[in-house]
Amino acid sequence: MIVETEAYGGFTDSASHAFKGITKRNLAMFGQEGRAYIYFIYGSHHCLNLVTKNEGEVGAVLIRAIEPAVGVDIMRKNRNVNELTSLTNGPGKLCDALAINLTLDKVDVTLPSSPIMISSRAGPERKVASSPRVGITSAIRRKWRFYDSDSEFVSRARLIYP
DNA sequence: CTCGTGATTGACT
DNA sequence: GTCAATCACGAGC
Repeated sequence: MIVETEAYGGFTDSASHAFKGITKRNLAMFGQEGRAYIYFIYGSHHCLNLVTKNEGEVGAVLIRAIEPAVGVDIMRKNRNVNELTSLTNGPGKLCDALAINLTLDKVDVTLPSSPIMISSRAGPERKVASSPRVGITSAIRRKWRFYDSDSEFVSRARLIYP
């Protein structure tokens, strides 16, 4: 279950990978909505985004943390970590746990036949808090990080308010 | 618990 | 050459 996300825009969002235009790496962001945008960062980590805009508009949502539900044993093996609350509480961690890499860039996440599928989920209402996005140096006034404030599975990234 | 630092690759100046 | 939408680990409190 997704418990933490960040929104990224296009040419008007200086923190977005799309801000400076199309490159081979960020091409998926300019493509079809409902696809994955996966990138490799800091020499050793992958991050998963969902493309959310179409037809001239550009936008994506970074998946920053999930709550493990099924396949916990596999995720523990992939991460070599036992502690449940630190298994998927970060964008790089969850990609490692779910074995997500660049070969899955641009896959359709709306199809059951896809290697990645994301769907809505029945359940109680959640409290959603917002804050500045993590790890960026511009557009820090925008509070475009959204997370379940009651979840134990959100990332523990340090946040600096102006 | 918080803080500082090294790892490691690809995209861009 | 610089830097990045990060993580693990160790020191110190």
